[in-house]
Amino acid sequence: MTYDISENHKRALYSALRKKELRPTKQRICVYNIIMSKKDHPTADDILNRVRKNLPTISLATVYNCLETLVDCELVRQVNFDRSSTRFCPNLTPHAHFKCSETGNIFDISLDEESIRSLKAVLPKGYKADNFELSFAGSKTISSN
Amino acid sequence: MTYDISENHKRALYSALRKKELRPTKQRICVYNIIMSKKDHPTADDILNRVRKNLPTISLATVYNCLETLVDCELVRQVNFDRSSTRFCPNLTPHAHFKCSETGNIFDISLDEESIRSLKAVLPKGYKADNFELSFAGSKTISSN
DNA sequence: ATCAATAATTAGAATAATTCCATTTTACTG
DNA sequence: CAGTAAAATGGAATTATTCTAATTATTGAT
Repeated sequence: MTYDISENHKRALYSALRKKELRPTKQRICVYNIIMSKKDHPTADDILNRVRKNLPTISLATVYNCLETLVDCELVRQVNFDRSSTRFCPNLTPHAHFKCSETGNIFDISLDEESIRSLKAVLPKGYKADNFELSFAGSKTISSN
Repeated sequence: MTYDISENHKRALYSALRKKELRPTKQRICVYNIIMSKKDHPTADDILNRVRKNLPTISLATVYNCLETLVDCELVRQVNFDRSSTRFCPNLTPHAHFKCSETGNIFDISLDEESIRSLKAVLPKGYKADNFELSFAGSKTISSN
């Protein structure tokens, strides 16, 4: 059973854009594909460099524009660590992040239903959260990934 | 039973500075007092404005320097929301933050031992966290504080 | 108290990430 | 394929923060 995973991505992209009456330009398609094709946490600048392999003349402003669009469409997520440059994340499932202080690498930490429930349970009555961010910093003893 | 809370702060400041062989300058003392005297989450610029009531000639660079020192000494904490300017927090107990999308106000959410334990439990084997940040964004229906 | 040594403050320049702006190019509709 | 609205582009502008070099303050020893 082999299927083209990027066909699914393409469908998701087109339908999300159509919903907001936005156009599937080659820049948006390319930025989206680049993010989906590697499960890491690139900055806008990383993305610019990767995208330029296919679209050598794309500008940084356009990369920022595309990223904003993709985030608005909930096709990719934004991650911020302190005030270092924003990173973008293809993982749409609820998860936390772990930043290794030694290498700077960022890892996704998956969260099960139970964890998410206990997370949201810390909010007192009267607080309605639309979203949350949980991030850890520290060192990783086992180096996988 | 009345006591001078700022006497305690002063002691904490002096002893923390001495531990690192740093000098208790009037700028550091003033920045620290300003942060401790109001339980909110000011930016460096907010702090500059407040401190200038007492030290009219203090510079923004000095405010940044003082804040860095205070954070290093673990006398105040830094909070970041997305990429807006860093905020500083007098609350040293482990807690989460909630940002109201409507007003921009930031609220401390206290965490009991049990919550902290379940938070740290999301980390798989091999991850050692030195610290974590948990923040929520949403709306606050009951307006206290 | 005075002095030297060292640390801290200062103003302004420099930097980094991101956004804005005015113009050109592209995509959709008829 | 022509007209219109949206998007891309390059460069300037902005924001938060850090750096730099010169001045000033604090400390410890006389």
